[in-house]
This record gives sequence, C-alpha cells and structure tokens, in this order.
Amino acid sequence: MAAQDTELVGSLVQLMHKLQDLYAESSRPLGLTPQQAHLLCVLLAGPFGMTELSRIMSIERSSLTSMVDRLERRELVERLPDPADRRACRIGLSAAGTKLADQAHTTYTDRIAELTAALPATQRKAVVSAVGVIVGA
Amino acid sequence: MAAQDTELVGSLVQLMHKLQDLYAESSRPLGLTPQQAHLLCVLLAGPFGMTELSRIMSIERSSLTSMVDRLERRELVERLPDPADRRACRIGLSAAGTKLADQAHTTYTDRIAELTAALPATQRKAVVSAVGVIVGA
DNA sequence: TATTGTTATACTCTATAACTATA
DNA sequence: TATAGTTATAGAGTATAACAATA
Repeated sequence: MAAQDTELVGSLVQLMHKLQDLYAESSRPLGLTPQQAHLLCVLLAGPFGMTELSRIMSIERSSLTSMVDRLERRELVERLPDPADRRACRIGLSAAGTKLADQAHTTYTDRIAELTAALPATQRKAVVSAVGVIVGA
Repeated sequence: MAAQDTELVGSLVQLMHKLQDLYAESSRPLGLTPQQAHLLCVLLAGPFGMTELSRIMSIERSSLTSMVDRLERRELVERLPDPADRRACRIGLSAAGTKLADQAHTTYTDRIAELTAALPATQRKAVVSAVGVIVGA
C-alpha cells in the first residue's frame, strides 16, 4: 500500500472514532444510546418493516426486535400493522419519538457543523464528493 | 444551519456508518469484535496504563477492565507491572496479540484503500486536511 | 487525600438457532 | 417452501458506585 493510502486511511479511521464519540455525547443527555439515536433518526424517514430496517442498520432482525421492544416500552416507537401482509409490521415513530429523534438529529448535526465551520467551500465539496465515492452513491 | 452544512454533515454521518460496517466486517473473521480490534490496534503503539487507555478509547476504566480480562484470558494481551507505580499496570500485546492486531489493521486498512483507490490526489489531500481540522489536529 | 485499577451490579447490543404465523 | 418477525440463549460492551492498595 502506498504512502498516500496510509495517510488517507489513517485520517478516515480517526474521523470515524471522532464522529462516534460525538454521536455518543449527543445521544447520552437525551437518555439514548448511540444505536437507539441511530434507529430513531432512521425512522424519521420511515416507517419501515423489520427486515428492511435490519438491512439499513446492518444488524440481525432478532437484535432489532430487542431494540424495538425497549423503545416501544418507552413509547418512542410503535409497531403498526402492515395492511398488505399479516406477518409483517411497520415500525414508526410516536409523537414523543419524533420529537426525540429531531432533538438527537439536531444535536449531533449542530456539533458536527461547529467542527466543520472553518472549512472552506472547496474542501467541503471535496469531502462530500469523496464520501460519495466511498459509500458508493 | 445552512444548506452546505446539511450536505456535509449528512455525508460525514453516512461515512461514519460505512466505516463502522467495514470495521465490523474486517474484525469478525478474525474472531474479534470491532471494539476488541480497536483495543488491539491501539496497543500496537503501546503499552499503556488502564487510565490512559480508557481515555484513548473514550470508555470508563471499569469497562476496560472487562475487555482486558477477556483478551488476557485468550492470551492476546498481558498486564505488565509498572516499575514506577505499584498500583498501576501496563497493558501490552502478547506475540499472538501483536500478530492479530497486525492482521486486523491490515484487513480494514486494505478495505478502505480499495474503496478510496479511485480518488484523485487533490481530493485525498482535501479529505486529510479536512479531517485534521475536524479532529483538532 | 488523590489516584490506580478492580469488583459488583444492571442494562444494552449483538448473534445464532429454533420457532410461529403467514405468503 | 419461503419469508416476516419473535423467542431463547449466551456473550460482549457499557456505566455507576463502592472498594482496596498505593501515592
């Protein structure tokens, strides 16, 4: 691997850990784990079925069942019947869940926006474009 | 928050999740959780004391005690006495731990290098520089 | 007194395998 | 048969609070 790769890869790994920390710090004051915040934020674009949601979040369906159970007990999400398939359900946000998801999203979004405030437009564009390549968009 | 922020923040969050998935996929075949792989890779620059290590990894010392216990049982890390302080210990990699840490590091590093292979030099530099600003280097 | 690391406890996240109900 | 989701189980990560030994 070339030296330029080492540098870029190192940067990306550093960035991942930094963003993970930010995510955790943003979720905690809201009484959410990072993964719960993630689920709630995904559902802002929802509702989704369990299988679909498990693919989006890269976790097993059974793991998701546990998460949804806990969030449903707190009345942040709801299992809605799927009119087209009696086996399936749609996971949606309750009013309280929507509010909390908005807060979580706003909080970490603002934190990242602060950290990137100093970046010039050209660098922003380069980063956005690079991410597009990396995530295969 | 301005539209340019929304775009950049969205990209960064996407990137974080993508890198997390890569990290998990790289660790798993080696019999390591992502966090275990992280700890082992940090120790490549080690050894470190528990308090120092907990700060590096942004977890509580007691959480780290659990992790080190498990990895020590598998003989991947060792608790070495600190000659200067009888309360403290230094966590270091065993020979097997070093080998595994190298493998983990190489695996995800190669995966990321593949994904970024198409990026031109100017974009690489922009990303590295942007990350420097974000993580406060 | 302050710090280092551990223990005890409780909860969350996670996967695998087996299961029920429906398609 | 195949798919949607759940249950049972076990292991791993996490934090809080209280603790022992040493500084």
